[in-house]
Amino acid sequence: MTYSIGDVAKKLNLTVYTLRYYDKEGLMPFVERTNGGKRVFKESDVELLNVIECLKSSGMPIKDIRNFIEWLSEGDSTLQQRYDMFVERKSAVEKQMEELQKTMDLIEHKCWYYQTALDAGTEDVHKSDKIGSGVFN
Amino acid sequence: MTYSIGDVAKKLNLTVYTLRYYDKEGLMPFVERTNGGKRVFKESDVELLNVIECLKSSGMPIKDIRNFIEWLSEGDSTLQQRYDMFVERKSAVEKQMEELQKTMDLIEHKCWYYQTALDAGTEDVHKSDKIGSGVFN
DNA sequence: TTATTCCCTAGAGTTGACTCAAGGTCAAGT
DNA sequence: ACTTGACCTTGAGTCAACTCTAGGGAATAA
Repeated sequence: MTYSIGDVAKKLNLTVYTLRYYDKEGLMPFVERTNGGKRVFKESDVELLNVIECLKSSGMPIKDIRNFIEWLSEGDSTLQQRYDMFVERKSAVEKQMEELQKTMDLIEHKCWYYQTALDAGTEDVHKSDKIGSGVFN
Repeated sequence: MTYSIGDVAKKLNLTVYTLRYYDKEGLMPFVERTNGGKRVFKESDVELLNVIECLKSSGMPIKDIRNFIEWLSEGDSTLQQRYDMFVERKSAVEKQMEELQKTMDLIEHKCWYYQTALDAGTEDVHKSDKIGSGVFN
């Protein structure tokens, strides 16, 4: 089973523009073409695009993702680099998770803050907090 | 206690350029000035900048953050909007957490994949996986 | 056979969020 | 007095990651 660029765009929720851009940036050296020059995506190409999306979500810029793609072409001699890269990505994502949890903590506090203000009809119910410990702001 | 723009930049790990940019974009209407025109940040300004950073981390664009800042100036009449905004942010962050967990799952799988490949000295140990269920790829 | 709907390339334009350069003010130290 | 360093404004520049336009090709449905 193969896919057109439009099929893949739908599957991965990207635009065809984005996919062509990725190709231009060297992220899709394994995608073959028809006689007429149309891209033909194999299952393995879609899987690799999934990994690319994963690396992007981990905060990796496209330039760095291209290095990884190049390592793939170089075979077993780059196994160590690729391993190291994923280990490094893992700790980057762990850090992001911590940050996101802090963000969540503050947002949940604000939900409570505005819920109680709405109940009271005015934000003034929190006025005294500003003199207090600061914990409840 | 008050702070100069440089103090605040250090405190929040931003550049003074960024802070001036935020000001230009309308995120800092409450910051006062000296006779000479220098910005003077109060504790409450720093706290608001913390909330701004939190909203940014939640994926909110600066334009939308400005709306929130405007609501602050409008007092109790915008309590509902502000509450709704934080509730919406909360679900946005929940979604991000889920996405990040999926990213982590794939990255951890890749760590395992490359660890075993390194142990074997070749990626070929995973060759059969491609014919299998796909679970171990 | 003609219209529609994909697909293609090269290259220009857009967006968001900074980031900096130029030219100037002001207060503190020497 | 003068130099240093931190501050100011306006406006231009940068960067990543798209996003689109123009101009064209091929296949397929009416």
